[in-house]
Amino acid sequence: MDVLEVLAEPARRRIVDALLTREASVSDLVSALGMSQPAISKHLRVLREAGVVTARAQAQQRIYRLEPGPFRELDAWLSPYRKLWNLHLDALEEHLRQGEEP
Amino acid sequence: MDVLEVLAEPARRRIVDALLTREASVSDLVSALGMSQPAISKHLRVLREAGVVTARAQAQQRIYRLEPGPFRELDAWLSPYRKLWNLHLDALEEHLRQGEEP
DNA sequence: CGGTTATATACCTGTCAAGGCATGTTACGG
DNA sequence: CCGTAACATGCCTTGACAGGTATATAACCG
Repeated sequence: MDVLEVLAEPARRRIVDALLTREASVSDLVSALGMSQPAISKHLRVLREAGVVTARAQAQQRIYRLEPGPFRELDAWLSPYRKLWNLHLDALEEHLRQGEEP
Repeated sequence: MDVLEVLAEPARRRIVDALLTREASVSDLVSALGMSQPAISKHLRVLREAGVVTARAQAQQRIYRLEPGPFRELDAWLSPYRKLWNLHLDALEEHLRQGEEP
């Protein structure tokens, strides 16, 4: 899953977090995150190519917004692992104690 | 969130995926993933320090098992973003109901 | 004990990506 | 047009990290 690698980067998670409440221009994010503008733009490019964000032009500004798709993908990837915290508490320990898995 | 960075690595995701169905020893994973044993051990170390897996000793073997905690964390981190695909559907619905095209 | 199996660690190397600076690009404003 | 504002891109350096080989450690077997 590519989304995981994209969101692994801390700066990118801060951007995504900032975009959660409202969409923002590049300079908004620059002043919000205290990073250089090229750095922000590069991260936005990565996020854009992964489909995490989309941009629309408004005057000379580019307004970036979150897209739900990749987060749904991540949710879907996580899905099989949810059985872990159902299984874990009661069943697994007894299961191991009886040892019935060849 | 540290878990994201740990699970961003493809080889580590393959390990985690292999451990989803059943626990496994190091050599099991070596033959399953076709990587060198030291490489597997290093990934397991990273996963262990992140709390994604735990190991128990059985003879000379170390049996590795998934732990639910980090996956719950990931699920919790993802939670605020779930509103995205609710908002998306709401906006779409209203947009369809108004049926406007400039 | 000595040898063997199973895993961990040390060390080295190549790769890749993040971040800074400088510069290109594009759309407005006068 | 020309200058400027808002972003994007190119180039460069540096640091982290993955993977391999060689070696240490630990438990088991004879």
